[in-house]
Amino acid sequence: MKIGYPCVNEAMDCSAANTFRLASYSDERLITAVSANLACLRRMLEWNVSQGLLFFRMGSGIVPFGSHEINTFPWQTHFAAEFRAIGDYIKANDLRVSFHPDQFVVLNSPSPDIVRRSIQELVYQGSMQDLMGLDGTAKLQIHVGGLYGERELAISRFAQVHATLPEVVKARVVVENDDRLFSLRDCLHLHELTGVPILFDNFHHECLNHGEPMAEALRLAAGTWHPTADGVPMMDYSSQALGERKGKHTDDLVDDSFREFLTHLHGLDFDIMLEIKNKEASALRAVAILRERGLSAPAPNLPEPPLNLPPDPNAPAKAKRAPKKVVS
DNA sequence: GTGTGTCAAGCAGAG
DNA sequence: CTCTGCTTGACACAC
Repeated sequence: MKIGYPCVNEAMDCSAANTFRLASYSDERLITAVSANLACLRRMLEWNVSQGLLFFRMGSGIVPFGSHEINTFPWQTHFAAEFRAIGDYIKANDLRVSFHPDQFVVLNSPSPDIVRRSIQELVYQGSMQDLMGLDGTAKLQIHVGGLYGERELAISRFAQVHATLPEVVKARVVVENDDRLFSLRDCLHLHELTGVPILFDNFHHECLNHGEPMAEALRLAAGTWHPTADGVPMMDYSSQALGERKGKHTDDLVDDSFREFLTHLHGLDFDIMLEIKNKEASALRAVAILRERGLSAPAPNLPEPPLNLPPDPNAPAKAKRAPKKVVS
C-alpha cells in the first residue's frame, strides 16, 4: 500500500507546471519550461522518497501544449535522457506514478474532433511514461465522459473508442467513477465491455452509488485490475468538507475518517491517492496512520532533513515559492 | 512590485 | 444565459 498526492508539493520552492500562453509559443519557451518542469519533478520525487511517499500523480502540464498542433518541437528526443533518468529513479525506488488527463479528455464525445484531440492528449501523456521506461502499471486516469442524455449510448460509445486506442495507451487507461454522472456500477458495466480497470474514488462513491457498501465497492473495483499487467489497484481518497457543498473535498485529512475507511479494506491492497487540498501534508499523516496499523513499510532511514520542511522560522513572512530571480 | 483578467481544450447543473 | 467546478494556478499586462 502506497500513499500519494497529486501534482503539486506545496512545501517546495519549485513547480513542475511552468507554462506560458499559446499566443507566445516558441520552441525556446518550450525548452525552458520543460527543463524546469523535469528538474522540479525530479526534486519532488526525491523528496517523496525521503518521506516514504511512494505514489505520485504527475501533472498534465509537464510539456506545455504537449498535444497541441502548435507544438512541433521534438521534445521526446530532445528530453529523452531526462525522462529516462526520472524513470530509472522511479523504478530504482519502487515508486508508483499516475497521470490524470484533464476534463477536456472525453472519449465518448459525439464530436469526432473532440475524440481525436482527446486521444492525442492520451498519447502525449502516455508517451511521457514510455520515455520514462514505465510499464503498464503506470496509469492514465480518466472519467467516462459526458452523459448526453443517454447513459447506455454514452457508455457504449466509450467502449467503441476504447477499442481503437493505440495499444500503449490502452494498456494504461483506467476509468474513475465520478460523483454525478457515471457510478461504480456504470464503470463495472464499462469494464465488462472493454476490460478497462476501475480506479475507485471512495468520495465519489459516497456521492453517487446504488447502495453498495464501501467494503463491497472496494472489492468490486479491485477485481477489475489484472494483478501483474495493471499492478496494485489505485484509488482516490477524500472525504466531505463539513458544511460545504456536497462533493467538496476537505482541505485537510480527517484522520478519524481515514482510519474508518481503512477498516473497509479487509486486507485488500490499494495504492491511495489523497485528493486533499493541502497535498503532501495530509499524505504524510496518512503514511503515519498506515504505519501505526502495520499497513505500510516502516519509516526509511531519512538520509537528510526534509527539503524546505518545516519552513524556516527566520524566513521572511510567507514565501511559499522562492522569489523569482531578482534582476535588479 | 502588486493586482487582476484571462488562459487550448468539455460537460452538466445551479442560479 | 452565465457561472461554477472539475485532478493542478500561472501568465501577462496595467498600474
